Amino acid sequence: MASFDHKTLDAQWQAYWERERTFATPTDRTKPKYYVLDMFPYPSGSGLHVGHPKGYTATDVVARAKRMMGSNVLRVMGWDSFGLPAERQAEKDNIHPRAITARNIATFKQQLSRLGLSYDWDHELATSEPDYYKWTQWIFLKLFEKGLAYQAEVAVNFCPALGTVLANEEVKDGKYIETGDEVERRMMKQWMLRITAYADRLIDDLDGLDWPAGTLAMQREWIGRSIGANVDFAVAGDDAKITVFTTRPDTLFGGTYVVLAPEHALVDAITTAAQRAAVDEYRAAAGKRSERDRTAEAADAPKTGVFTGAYAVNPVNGKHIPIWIADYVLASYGTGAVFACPAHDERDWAFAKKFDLPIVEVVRGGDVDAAAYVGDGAHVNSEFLDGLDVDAAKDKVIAWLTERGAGEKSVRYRLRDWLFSRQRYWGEPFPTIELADGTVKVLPESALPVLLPELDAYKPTPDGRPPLARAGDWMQTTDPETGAPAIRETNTMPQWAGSCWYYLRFLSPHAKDVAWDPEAEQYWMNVDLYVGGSEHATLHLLYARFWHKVLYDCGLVHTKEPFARLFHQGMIHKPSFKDARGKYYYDHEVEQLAPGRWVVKATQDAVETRNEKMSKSRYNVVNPDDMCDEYGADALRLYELFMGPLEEGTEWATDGVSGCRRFLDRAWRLLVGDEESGAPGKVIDGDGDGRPELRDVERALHQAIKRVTEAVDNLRMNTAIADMMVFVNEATKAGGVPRAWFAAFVKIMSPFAPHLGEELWKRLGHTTSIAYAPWPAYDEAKLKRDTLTIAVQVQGKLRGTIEVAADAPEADIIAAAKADPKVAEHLAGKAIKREVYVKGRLVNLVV
RNA sequence: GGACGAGUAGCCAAACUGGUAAAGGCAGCUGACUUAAAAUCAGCGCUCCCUGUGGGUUCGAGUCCCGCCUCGUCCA
Repeated sequence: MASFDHKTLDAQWQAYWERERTFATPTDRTKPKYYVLDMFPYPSGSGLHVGHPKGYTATDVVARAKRMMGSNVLRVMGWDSFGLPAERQAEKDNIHPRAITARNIATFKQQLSRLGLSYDWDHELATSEPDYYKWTQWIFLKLFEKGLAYQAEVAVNFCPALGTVLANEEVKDGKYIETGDEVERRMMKQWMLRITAYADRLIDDLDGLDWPAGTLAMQREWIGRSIGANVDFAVAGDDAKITVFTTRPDTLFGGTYVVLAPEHALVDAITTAAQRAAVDEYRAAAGKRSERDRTAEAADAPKTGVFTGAYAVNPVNGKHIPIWIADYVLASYGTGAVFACPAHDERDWAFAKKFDLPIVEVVRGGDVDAAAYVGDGAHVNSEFLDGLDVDAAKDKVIAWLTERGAGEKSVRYRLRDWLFSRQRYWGEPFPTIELADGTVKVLPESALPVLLPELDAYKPTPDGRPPLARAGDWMQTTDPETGAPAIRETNTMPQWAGSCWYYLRFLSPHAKDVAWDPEAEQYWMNVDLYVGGSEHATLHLLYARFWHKVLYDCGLVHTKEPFARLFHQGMIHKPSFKDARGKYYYDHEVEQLAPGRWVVKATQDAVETRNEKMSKSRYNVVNPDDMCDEYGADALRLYELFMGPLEEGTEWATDGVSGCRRFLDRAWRLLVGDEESGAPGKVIDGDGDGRPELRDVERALHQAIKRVTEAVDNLRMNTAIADMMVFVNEATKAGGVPRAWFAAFVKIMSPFAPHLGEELWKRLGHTTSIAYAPWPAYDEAKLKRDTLTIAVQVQGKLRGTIEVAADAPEADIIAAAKADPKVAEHLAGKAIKREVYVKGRLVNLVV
């Protein structure tokens, strides 16, 4: 056969790796370690599509190459297996979520195993296993002990359709981001985690991380630290004082009015009789608008507000300025009150223009009559701040206020505490009980795990309590310390909980008495390379970092940050076909009539085509199983990485897989030849010395080794694969390939195409796996050419090229350039003003 | 509305700190082999004053700067 039989090879080598335990996690501690981690998946019911393995393949190439380079590699996979979809499915089919989850995991694992990924499956874990969630509960005890877990009656986002509470981050435009179900505000008693206590460290420790710049920025923005000051304004003719929070205390001299949130506690007390009616009317209207609507307004959106009739005293200059209420100021942010400096704040400027309030410039640099100036500049009209820039003026005015007891430095965050309860069944039960007197206490470690009870249904109770309230016997318990009757918590933890620390459990997933083995933690942490989608840029990564820091404070981990390097793989897109009613069709159900005109074959109804993220609901998925059947795992792996840069989204093209398959076939034929016709391969004995016709092959080999070696670090896999293709093309054209060169090529190819790699390695006469064969080195000298082609430009335009010896001196090259007939033509009759020579590349003659 | 990124051949893409634009793959074309086709092998670049568009800096710009258009992601 002119090509290899991928079905046999894939199965045979996968069986070999399993039998030989090739990828067992090393236990020696003598070699450098490398912990490469994929974001583990939620095992959904729809199985994998070709978008999932993109990141997994990239990390597998890194893992396999690092082993060959002499590192101990930790490479593991598991399941984020608690979650709502399984619970819903369970409700619908009346099957236990555990059974649904087990079935989904089996499908995922089966699909993944066909790709030949070098996971140590002995380290597999699932967050929904009692062995695992026992320790999730244990970490909750730590959080509680540190005062970081508390219960509070809070306004929560309640989703009636799901019967549960959602985190702020899961709600957008009043709807659950996953399903679009309506969400409403309700007061409920909930577990909260005090992530805000770690806000500063969560920002400051980002500095040392090798993460995508965009993700770092999003984390900073999410935490939203603003440094400013609280400033006290006395109310004229009253004992009351208004404390405002501002990030621009330096502009206090430009403050021309004060604005309170309509809900501010002082509004009633200070409103004058004359303004009472207008204020009351405005407050009633504001109460109906959502916080989102109130803050989302751009600077040019219409501003509303009402004067209270009262005046505040500006602490820096004693001036009396009017007090307004306006709904763009929120009671829940800062102090619910701001002072307005319209000259240097866009919202204040728009408000002042509308209500004809004075605008006083205090920072030079713009035209404050035309627009607010928010940039830096020298202060004016500001007495003791005059001449200072913004930063210096802030420091000085804060010191001045502090001295007089009129204000102090203050830091605010956008980040809120983490709402940590869900009214669901398929999640971790809280290890807490409530006693008859209402006190809540955590259970001792010896009482863990608190197992999920068996239920006959997974819906909330008819009176709206969480599903766990159906388990009456389970709920009724006793305090293990006193024997007093107690009631268990019926909320469960959110899905984020399990993924907050799985990278630690992976170190020693079978440990019985500890969450992880400290010795293993000392050796393997932190994660050297973490790869996953950018959709987790804020939530998962922020929550995991928070827990990690708490564990660090408990002395349980030795690194401040869990993930040293982070990389986001791009999404894979594919055209989808949707008719006017919004129904999707498979690509085999539609046909193209003309460019851009698609119809359903059966009905001839027009469909709209769009490149969309691959998903089962859009009917545009490609199943990796089909690719493995038709082209083999190696061709699929190669194509996943060859498509384009790893971080970019690209369009799937199954034809591209066949191109990668052709490359593998050509590599195969170099050694094996055509078994059917008996045509021999090209691999020859000897080292290639004295064969000048093989220099191109040798150079291509060293180039490929170099690029693949670099790709392991910078993850630029697509160009490395192109260079391996160049080597195979050169070798195919040449008279032969020395055996040692071909062996080196097989080594660098094997992380990408491990099944073929093992097979060719064996056929080269080796009896052990290529997985630990030493990585080949490249020789810079072998990359060089004997002669160089130099471009010759006249006035920056290409006029000819010359061939020169690689070691020719500059003067000779320039002389040769001038002598080139086409160049001479353009030089005729002109004086050369300047000669530019770029070493080894070009000559530019300026006339 | 703001921030960031991108726009290169029919398609996906490459080009190090500015230095011969288009490596590699797909599709296409020619030839060899074949009764024929597929596969394979050998070869071909359709763009051609040219990297979305208009300017600028420079001996030299896909790359740097400014404006505009389009698309994407995130934030509001």
